[in-house]
Amino acid sequence: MTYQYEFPRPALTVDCVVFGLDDQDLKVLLIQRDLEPFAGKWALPGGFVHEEETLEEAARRELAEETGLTRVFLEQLYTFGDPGRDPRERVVTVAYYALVNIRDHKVRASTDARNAAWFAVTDLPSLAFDHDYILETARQRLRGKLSYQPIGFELLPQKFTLSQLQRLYETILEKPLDKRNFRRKILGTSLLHETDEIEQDVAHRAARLYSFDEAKYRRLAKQGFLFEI
Amino acid sequence: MTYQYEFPRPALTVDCVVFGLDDQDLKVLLIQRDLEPFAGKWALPGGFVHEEETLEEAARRELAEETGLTRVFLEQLYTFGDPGRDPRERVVTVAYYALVNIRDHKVRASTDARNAAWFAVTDLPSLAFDHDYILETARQRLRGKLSYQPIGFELLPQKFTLSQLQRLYETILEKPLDKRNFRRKILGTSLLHETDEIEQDVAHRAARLYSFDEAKYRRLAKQGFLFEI
DNA sequence: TGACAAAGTGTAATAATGACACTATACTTA
DNA sequence: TAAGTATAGTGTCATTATTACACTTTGTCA
Repeated sequence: MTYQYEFPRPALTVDCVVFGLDDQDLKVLLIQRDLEPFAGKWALPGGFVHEEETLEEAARRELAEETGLTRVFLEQLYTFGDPGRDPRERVVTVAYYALVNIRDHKVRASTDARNAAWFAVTDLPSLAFDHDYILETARQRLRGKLSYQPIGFELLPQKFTLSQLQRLYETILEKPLDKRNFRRKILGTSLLHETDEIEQDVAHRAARLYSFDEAKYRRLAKQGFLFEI
Repeated sequence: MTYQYEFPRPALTVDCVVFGLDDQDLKVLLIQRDLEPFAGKWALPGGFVHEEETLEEAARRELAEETGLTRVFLEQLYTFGDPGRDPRERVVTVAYYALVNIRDHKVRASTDARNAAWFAVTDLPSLAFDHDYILETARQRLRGKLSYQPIGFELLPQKFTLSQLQRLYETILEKPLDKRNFRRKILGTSLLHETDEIEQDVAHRAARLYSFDEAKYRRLAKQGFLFEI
């Protein structure tokens, strides 16, 4: 069976830039292509949009199929559609970016037997299609967004230390921050809840653990407040 | 001749939210549909993406064809693709928003004989498809963007008074601003060039005209500075 | 028990913001 | 031609936010 149209139609795909954080680096999840074009090259997870799903549903489905990730923070990034970005035919892709906590979200060997692996954003292979460009766009968006919306928490475990949070900001913004000023600012938002737990198994004084008060954030966000670091 | 594909493909369109400013209001340019569905209803200008053009080129072409506008500030907004947003079949649309100066850019009667008209955003008719929602998304983006990027100048004539600029900010941000604080802030960016001209034909003291120093803005933007009102 | 590694804490100088009201200028009209 | 009117243009002070900066505390490990 085939589908016929009066005018040519570009194919429509979604691609996901999945950011994760380990102790050192901001990382991105890539999959290795097994088919031409670009067979063997690393690429963003993604695929065709099905007939009866929203664009976001398509992104979540592809992410689950190719990497096993579910229930992640996901937001539309930008739509890339230059003719020629795919050598076979015209393909327009709606790119999303996702933030996940690497520890909680184990990436399983992909269902369709493709390799999936985390790469530090500072040490990326060259990617298939225009995925380098999409990835760079996502990094910029993340940097911009982090400065005025508390999205970074998605990258950390549910309970985290202030030092971890500061490292996250420093990693994404690519600049060092003053410890005391950072703490004053971030605690000043009163979006953090101080738990009565401390870090375990560290070879030095253990830090207090905090959690992000998402309910409070949503309440404040509704009233149109501004968060800024 | 028809085009055949193995899987169904959504149609791909672009739509433009064109903002303009007159003395009183923020306005949006709409066109009246002459075909079903929604014949007679007002809608955003837009149309199908052709085979050999980029998405932005498609948006500019449609804008020119339907409204006569060319050389406007144009930026991608968001991609809307829920199944069912078009009652006929699946249509995914990449929305753009444009900023134009109403006086300089005369909207001509559209080539395909459809009505085109400016509507105050505070007094809009109900629109075809999900265009109300797209328009609301564009308003939010404009509000957000205006606060930290000097895009407002696109809406004014090349030379303008500080009061006009302040009215623009007040209109878009939907809140009054203090005259002296506004002037201090905006002049403090040193992105305005004080011309040696003044307003003409006003029934009161004439204000000095300023122009936006775009070259300087681009220089600063490259160095990653932040503009904020 | 001493060395270590990171946690945790305060202050003072400077800069940015917000609130606030009058004078100057140019045209209009009586 | 003087009074009226409509908008332009201007400065200060109190408050708040930001920046720069260094030592003590706590727990682990050798």
